[in-house]
Amino acid sequence: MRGAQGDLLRLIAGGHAESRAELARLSGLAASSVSLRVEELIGSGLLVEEGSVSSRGGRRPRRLRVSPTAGVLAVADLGGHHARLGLLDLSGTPLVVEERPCEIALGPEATLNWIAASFDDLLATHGPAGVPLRGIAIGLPGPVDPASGRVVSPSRMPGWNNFPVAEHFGAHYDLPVLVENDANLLAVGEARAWPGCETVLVLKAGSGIGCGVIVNGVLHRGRGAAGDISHVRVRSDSSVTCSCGHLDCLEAYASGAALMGVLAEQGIAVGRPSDVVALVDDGIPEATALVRNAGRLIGEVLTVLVNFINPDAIVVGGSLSKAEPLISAIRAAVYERCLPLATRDLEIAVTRSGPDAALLGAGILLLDAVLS
Amino acid sequence: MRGAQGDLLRLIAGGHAESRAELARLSGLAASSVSLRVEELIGSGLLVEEGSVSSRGGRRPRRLRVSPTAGVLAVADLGGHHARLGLLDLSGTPLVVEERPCEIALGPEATLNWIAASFDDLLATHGPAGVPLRGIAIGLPGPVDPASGRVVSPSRMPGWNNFPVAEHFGAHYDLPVLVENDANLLAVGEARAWPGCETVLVLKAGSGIGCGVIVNGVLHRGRGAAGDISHVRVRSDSSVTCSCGHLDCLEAYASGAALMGVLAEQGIAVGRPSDVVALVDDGIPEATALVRNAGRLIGEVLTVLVNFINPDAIVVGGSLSKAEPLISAIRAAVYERCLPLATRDLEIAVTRSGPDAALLGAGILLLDAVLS
DNA sequence: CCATCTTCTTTCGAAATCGAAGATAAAGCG
DNA sequence: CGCTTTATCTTCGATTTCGAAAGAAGATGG
Repeated sequence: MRGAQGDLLRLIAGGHAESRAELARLSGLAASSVSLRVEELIGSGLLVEEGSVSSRGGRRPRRLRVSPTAGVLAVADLGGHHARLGLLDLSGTPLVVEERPCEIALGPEATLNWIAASFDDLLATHGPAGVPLRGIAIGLPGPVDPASGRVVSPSRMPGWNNFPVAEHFGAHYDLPVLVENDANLLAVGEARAWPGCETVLVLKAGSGIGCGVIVNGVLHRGRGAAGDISHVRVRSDSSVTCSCGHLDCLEAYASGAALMGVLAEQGIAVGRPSDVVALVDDGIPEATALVRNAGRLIGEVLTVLVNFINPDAIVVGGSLSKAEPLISAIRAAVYERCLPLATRDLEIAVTRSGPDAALLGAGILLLDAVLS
Repeated sequence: MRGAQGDLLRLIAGGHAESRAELARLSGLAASSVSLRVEELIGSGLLVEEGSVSSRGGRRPRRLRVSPTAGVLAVADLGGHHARLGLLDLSGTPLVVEERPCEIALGPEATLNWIAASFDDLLATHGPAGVPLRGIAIGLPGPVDPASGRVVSPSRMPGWNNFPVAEHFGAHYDLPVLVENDANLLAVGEARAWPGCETVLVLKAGSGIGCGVIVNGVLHRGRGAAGDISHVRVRSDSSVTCSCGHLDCLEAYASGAALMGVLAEQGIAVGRPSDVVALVDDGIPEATALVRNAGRLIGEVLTVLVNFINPDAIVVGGSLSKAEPLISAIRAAVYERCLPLATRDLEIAVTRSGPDAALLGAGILLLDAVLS
C-alpha cells in the first residue's frame, strides 16, 4: 500500500476516523488532498462510502468504511491447551471466531500445521467468496523475538525454543506473517477499548501471568520480553522455588497454576484457572483467601511499575480476572502504596473487550503489516 | 520556527546530522528540498557552513552548524544546597557553566528570583554581545507536572508544593520556559551519550534517588512522576519508616542521605554524599558495606524494571555513582535475577557525560520548545 | 597522473500538496 | 419557511516537494 494512502486506510480501519474531514484532521493533510486519496481508495475497491454519520449542526459527514471485500486476516491466539482462531475483515471486525482444543506441547511443527489447516478450513466455510487472504497473525504464550519471529526460551512451550514460527508460515503462504506474545496482543486489543489512555498496562492473569505494555499508544516490545513480570521476586515468609530456578517468583505464588497447586494440596482438585474463579464465586474460603493473596502480591509488584511508568490505566484480563477479590486486592495494594501523583487518575479495571481482545489486537498489528 | 525548517535545525542542533546529505537521510526529505531549506536557514542567520567533515570515499560533506550568534539558552539544575547554572548556544554547547551555593529550602520566590538574577549576571559577563536569549530551562529535585510547569508534592522542597514555576519565570521573560525534574534532564543529557540505545534507564544516586526513563528515544514523563523508584518497598529484615510515611522505601535504605544517617549513628560524621564515596575509596569497611548493600537494594528494584521495560542500558549518575561497589552490586543483582532475554545485551554502566549532563539535557529539551 | 569509484550537492521539470474560496448539506431558530 | 450558523466536501491556481540526472570534489588504485 503506497504510503499516504496506507496512512488514511489505517485511520479508517483502526476506527480513528470515519469521514474525510476527520481524516484531514488526524492525518495532517489538507482536506483537498484527503479527498483525492479517498477517491483513489474507493476506486481501487479498498474503501466504500456507506451512509452518513450524524451531524452536530452542519453538513453530515459521509461515512467511510473499509470494504468488506478488500480482504480477510487470519488470526490465532494459542493457549496451553486450546486455541482461538478467527477471520477478520480489514477493519478488524471478526467474521468468525472459534475456540478449538490444541495441545501446544505437541511441538511447533504439529501445532503450526494444524493451525494452517484450521485457517484453510475457516476460509473454506466462512471466508467470503473472492475475498483474498491478506495476512496471518499468531499469538503465543511465550517470549517472541519481534525481529526474527522466533520463540525465545519459553517456559511452558516444550520443543518451541528458537523455532522460526514466522518463517515456517511464510513457506505456506506468501503473505505478511506476524508472530507475537499473547499478552502483547491482548494489550493492543484492550487498549483500543480505552480511548484517552495513552499508557496502559494490561495484565493477563490465567494459568500464567503475562503483561503487555502500551506506552504512548504503541506496544512496547523491548527485546521481546518487555512486560514480563512473572519472575519478579515477591516478599513472602515461606520460600518457593519457581520453574525458572529462582526463589519466590510472582508466578510461583499468584499464577492460576500456582493457585491450583495449593488447592490440590488442600484436597480441592481443580482442572483450570476458571474453576478457581468458580470456587471463589461459591464462597469457598480457601479459594477466596488464596486469590486475595495472589491479588496482593500482584498489586505489590504493580506498585513499582505504577510509580515507574505512571500508566493511565491498568487493565486485568485472563480467566482469573473474573474473580472479584483479585481485582480489589490489586487495587488496595496499588492505591495504598503508590505516589499520589501516579494514582490520581489511575484506573484499575477488568477487561472491557471480552474474550476476543487478543484476536482484535492481532488484527490491529497485522493491519499495520499489511498496509505498509 | 516554521515546521520543516525547525526539524532540520533540530537535527543539526541535536548533533544527529552535520551535512545536507545526512539531513536528507534523517529527515526523509529529498536532498533537493533539504538544500533549499538549508539555504534559507543560512540566509536567516541560524545556520552556518563551517569547514567540512572528513569523507569516506567521496566528496567531502560541508559541515553545517548552528550559528553561535543565533541565540543563547539559560539553563539551571537545582540541588538541595547548590545550583548549576549555564549558558548554552543553540547547538547545546556550553558557553559557561557555574556552580553556586543555593538553598532550595528558602522557598520558590527567593530561589527563582535568585536564579533570574544569576542568569542576568551570566548573560552580562559571558553572553556574547547582540546574541538574544531564546529560552530558559530549570531542573528541580522533585516531581513536576509537565502540563502546568508546577512542582507537585515534592518531598525535599519545603514551600514549593504547587508553585507555578514556569508561570513565575514567564512574568520575567517573554520566552519559552521549561521546568522539569532533575533526573529527567539528566536522563535526556545522558541518553545523548549512548547512541544506539533506544530505551535507557538513568539513575541519579545522590542524596536522594531519582530515575529518568527514555523509551524509544524519548523522555517518558507519565504524569510527571514517571521514573520515581525512591518509594518502592524493599525486602529487608528490619523496618524503617520513610519520610513519605510508608515502611521500607528504597530511599530510606539506599539514598545518600540514608547512608549518611547510618554512618552518623556509627559515629562517622559526613556532610555530603560524595564524602561517603571518599570513605569507600579510603577502604573504610562500614562505608563499603553500606554502599554495597545500597547497590543490592537498588539492583533488586531494577530487576523488576529490567524485566518490565527491557532497556538497552542502565546508566548510573549522581555523586554516589563514583563508588565502585555500588555499581558492581547493582550489576550482580540485575544479572543474577533477570530474564536472559532482557540482560543479553544490557549495559549497566556509570555516566559517560560528566557533571553537566543535566544542563545538556535541559538544552536538548529546551531547543525543542524554542524551535517549534 | 589519470581513469574510476564514491559521496555530496545542485539543477530542473514533473508530481504531489496546500490553502483559500466556493459549493453542498444539514441543524437551529424566529 | 427562509435565514443564519455550522460543518463537510470540492475546485483550482500557487507552492512545495520530489526524483532523476548532472555537476563537484575527493578517494582509490593502477
